[in-house]
Amino acid sequence: MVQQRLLEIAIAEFAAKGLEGASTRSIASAAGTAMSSITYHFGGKEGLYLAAADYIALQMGDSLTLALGDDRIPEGIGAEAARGLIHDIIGRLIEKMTGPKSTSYSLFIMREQMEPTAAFERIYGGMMEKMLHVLVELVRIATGRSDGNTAEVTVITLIGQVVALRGSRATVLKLMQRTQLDVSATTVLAARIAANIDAILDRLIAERQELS
Amino acid sequence: MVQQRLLEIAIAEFAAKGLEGASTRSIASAAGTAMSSITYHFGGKEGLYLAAADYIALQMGDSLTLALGDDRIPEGIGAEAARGLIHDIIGRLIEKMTGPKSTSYSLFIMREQMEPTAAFERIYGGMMEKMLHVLVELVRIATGRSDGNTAEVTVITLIGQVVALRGSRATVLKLMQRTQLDVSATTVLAARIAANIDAILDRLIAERQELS
DNA sequence: GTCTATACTACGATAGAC
DNA sequence: GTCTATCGTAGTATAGAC
Repeated sequence: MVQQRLLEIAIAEFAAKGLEGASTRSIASAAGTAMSSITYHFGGKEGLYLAAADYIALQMGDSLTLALGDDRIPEGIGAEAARGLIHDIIGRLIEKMTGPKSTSYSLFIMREQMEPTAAFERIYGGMMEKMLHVLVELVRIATGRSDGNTAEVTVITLIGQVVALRGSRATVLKLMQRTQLDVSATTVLAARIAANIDAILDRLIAERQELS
Repeated sequence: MVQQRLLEIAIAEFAAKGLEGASTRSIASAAGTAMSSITYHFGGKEGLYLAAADYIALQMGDSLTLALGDDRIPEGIGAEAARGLIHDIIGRLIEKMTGPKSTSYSLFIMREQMEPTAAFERIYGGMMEKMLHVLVELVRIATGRSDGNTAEVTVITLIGQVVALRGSRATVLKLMQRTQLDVSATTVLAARIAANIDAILDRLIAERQELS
């Protein structure tokens, strides 16, 4: 399938060099076809970029929502169970962000985060939105905090720790004195983040009890 | 000063569109000069990019190391004082990352983090390295943890929360239901991050006592 | 030092052959 | 459907006028 090949190579190119930096010619040549194929199949560079975003949303969404089985939070779930689900989802996110397979996906999304285009809405609406709101609700259940936007802010700091693994990759490697994030390094980081999550949630609960 | 004007406009352009996306013609024209001035003063686009990196390292370094007065950690500092310094430095980092003035600087650095070029070494060596190692040492002092690379990993998760404010800006805005990060939103986020820092450091201390 | 003019390359889009 | 050929545009670099 030419379209499939074009899409996958395009994602890698867009992730590495950005929309402007990537060239349709080199993408097409890497896919073993002519540049005009992109025009034919996707309508042009812009269309290819948007199709890449949809493809990413699909791939990432599939594996992330697996944590819930369904996309819905189980009825009447307890604080402990909610905390467990938070760990599940964040754990999967870490795998996604550090896994070699989805390097391009993560970079593509990070670029869109920094300078959102129409592609961001597709990725956000297709996948992130669900995951984030599930996390917010789980934090509410796990901590009993519904004041202001405490839960939202907490989720931001939780995923921030994960996103940094990719977004500040160069600094992470320097600090860990590695040239790449191998399994052992990832394990250590994941364990620390998990411990941080518990520490943060516990603190939120303690704050709540002080408030009342 | 033509060079100064060129540099500042170049940083904004590079930050917004990346190295490939920015154009020397538009940078020069925005600076009210001819494109060949860039060749004359900086040797070309690449040289301008590296000069921009040096400029950023200088500007950011100046204000960040202010937290310490000197670049050195005071002799015989206690755990509580170390924790206070951690809060100081992270607080300044938040100001830097969210402040409107340094938007371009942050974006420029984030791009280099994702896809490091020669410019990254200049920024990292000139400013970040010192700050990060100071933070690692402060975490060691504040928690009494010198096992493995616990301190390094912790610092990664701490700054990750801050970096996300810029690196995942689009998602942060969606979750906070804002169109921009105003002072009130930043205040809430900064307070949460500060609380998280205490929670994480306390957890590290508790773990240490379990270990012994 | 700064600008104009020009050379050269690479890009994306498109038309047309097959 | 896929490729070749070509067009117009925009990029960087460079030489030379002032």
